[in-house]
Amino acid sequence: MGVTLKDIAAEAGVSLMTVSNVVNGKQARVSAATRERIMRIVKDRGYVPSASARSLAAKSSRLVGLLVPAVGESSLTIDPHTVEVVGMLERELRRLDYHLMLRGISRRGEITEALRSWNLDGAVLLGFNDIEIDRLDAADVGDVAMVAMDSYSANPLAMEVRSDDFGGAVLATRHLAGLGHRRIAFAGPAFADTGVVHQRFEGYRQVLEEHGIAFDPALVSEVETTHAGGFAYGRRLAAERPDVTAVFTTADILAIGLIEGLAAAGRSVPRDVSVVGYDNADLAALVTPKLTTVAQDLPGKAAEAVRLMMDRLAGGPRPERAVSLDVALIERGTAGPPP
Amino acid sequence: MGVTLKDIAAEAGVSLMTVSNVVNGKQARVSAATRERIMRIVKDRGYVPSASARSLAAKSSRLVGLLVPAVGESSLTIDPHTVEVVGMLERELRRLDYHLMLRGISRRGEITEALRSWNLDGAVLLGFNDIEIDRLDAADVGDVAMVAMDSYSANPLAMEVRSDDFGGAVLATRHLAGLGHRRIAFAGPAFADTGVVHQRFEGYRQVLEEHGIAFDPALVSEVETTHAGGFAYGRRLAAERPDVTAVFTTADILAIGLIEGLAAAGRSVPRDVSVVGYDNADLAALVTPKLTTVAQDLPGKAAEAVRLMMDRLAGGPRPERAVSLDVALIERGTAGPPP
DNA sequence: CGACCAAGGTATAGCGCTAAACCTAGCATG
DNA sequence: CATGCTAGGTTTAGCGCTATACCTTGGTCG
Repeated sequence: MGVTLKDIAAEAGVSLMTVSNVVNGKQARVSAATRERIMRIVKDRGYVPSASARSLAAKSSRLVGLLVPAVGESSLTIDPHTVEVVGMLERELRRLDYHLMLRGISRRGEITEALRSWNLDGAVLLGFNDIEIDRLDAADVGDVAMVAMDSYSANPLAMEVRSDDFGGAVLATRHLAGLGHRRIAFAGPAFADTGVVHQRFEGYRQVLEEHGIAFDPALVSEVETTHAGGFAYGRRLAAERPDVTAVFTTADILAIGLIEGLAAAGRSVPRDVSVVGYDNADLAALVTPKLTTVAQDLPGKAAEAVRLMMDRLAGGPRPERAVSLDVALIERGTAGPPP
Repeated sequence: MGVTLKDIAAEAGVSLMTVSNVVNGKQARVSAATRERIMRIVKDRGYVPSASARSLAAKSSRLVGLLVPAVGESSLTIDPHTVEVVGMLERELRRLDYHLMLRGISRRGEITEALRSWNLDGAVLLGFNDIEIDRLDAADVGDVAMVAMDSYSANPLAMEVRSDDFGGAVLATRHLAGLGHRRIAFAGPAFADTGVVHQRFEGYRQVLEEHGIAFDPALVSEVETTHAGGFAYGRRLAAERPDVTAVFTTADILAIGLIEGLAAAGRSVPRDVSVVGYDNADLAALVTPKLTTVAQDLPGKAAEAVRLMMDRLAGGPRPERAVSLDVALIERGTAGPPP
């Protein structure tokens, strides 16, 4: 097959270990002259170390898993705005000479399988709900450095990187309240298992309180995070609660559906109803009117995930268990004063 | 670390090879009773084979690389509608017990490095231009099964999976011509290196000829595939060529920018100008008016890529070198009769 | 001047697995 | 009865690398 350490060693007239030391930059043991000579040959022959052999012989595989839920036989649930995170993760890791293995998880147990099979040094969990993170146990995880994105678990086995969801909701709701709205609805997916939504809800609630607005449970709706879900909700809202003048939603796509649903029922955004989305997805700036929304620091998220992981792998003092990144309100065209 | 074949062998009182044969389902060599017994122990102890050891000992790594250009130090260039392909690829491969390694490529040479380092069985090249595929040489590729997506190279070292770009352009342009348009513009990125755009251009040109419309080079514009690119182009078009009543573009995002650019110049779509996009991106159905566009069979693309790769890995007769999938015109609201 | 030590290596023993060759009993066959 | 064959294993020899212990040579020091 390819060129091996042995080949290089033979050509250089040194032992295999000397070549290994040079290739791995262990300066101490080799004279500068020998090092130069070996490096020459390495370049000339196009030597590429075998990662499997390394992984087998050393403790470390320099491999990080990107684990994503894959429901049943269906596809990976990477939502579009997550792609950016994936790209950033790959870049950061490659810079540090780590590699990324993309793996869909469809059964409990597959996580362990993935970790052990490839002897992963670390893993990033993307899109799992809190319960799944809670359930991770030491036998599954071993000493793999795990980072869960956007979870709110207390499981010490996984570190966590997320945006300040509470703060984002506060920003959004305060913006609406500040514009003079009093009847502000909240729309998002079921939040039994997802701390993200729960946090946003709490942020929403706190701002109501702050502004002396009575919390009305009827204004909180469980809506699927899809265009259709938002659309149906919009029609329903227009019909049942014409008094509502603003809605804070947990996703842009939902917000866009909502706006169309409202329009279908003859209510215009932002004239009759104000809407704030979440995520600042690409399409938020492309719809008409442009969506006011909460933006997360996606590159920051990826960078923090990698930092936490590397800190843990470095074996020094344990890094923070959880990091929360700031968010920002992007004011565009869907939130205005109440009619 | 984990449980190894040796541990299982000791516990079952058989040789390590017997366990290996059972685990790998080589029926012939083991009695049913022994097999059952070993399987029990394997389950009980939670044995997971070490992929690195396998990869080292066997020829095959059961690993497929997903290679994506990463310009300079910046992020991966996975465009949003490609994500679906990635997800599908992962699913198909996992079903066949292969795994996906995500790798950004920023320098020539990194491809070889990736292939050799992880001893990849196959690789999918996503987003490289034709020239880069052309340049692949036997020393780089070895006998890795390579599939390039959306390229038009003649390099026998890579198989190719793409949509019928020529046919898609024919569909789109014929639709516009059929509605009665005679001054139809073409807008897309530079196509010196990208067969995809070139094919679409040829399809466009053929339909003009078909309909006896003289080809006017001034109606072909090189426009960047971004919202801003489309917007600028829209303004320019409205100002310079008010006679143009229809535009075929090579990307939805470009089309959306274009529509807004036209609007900014006081020209309305589809009343004054008809626009057809390409890709049927998610946002195509979310903008107002909804975009008429050409849809590709994304799941099909992933499935074909995997099929070609597996056929080649199976070592039987060489599979086709290139596969072209059908596309469909999605008629929505941006193409109508000329004013 | 013998003990000690650092610099610059080498030799050995695996990591966990597979491919391939080899063994052995038990039976059928000519 | 020698021969062959099959089922059901076992043994051996690595794959390419790293960790670790070891060796040698020439100085340094009390």
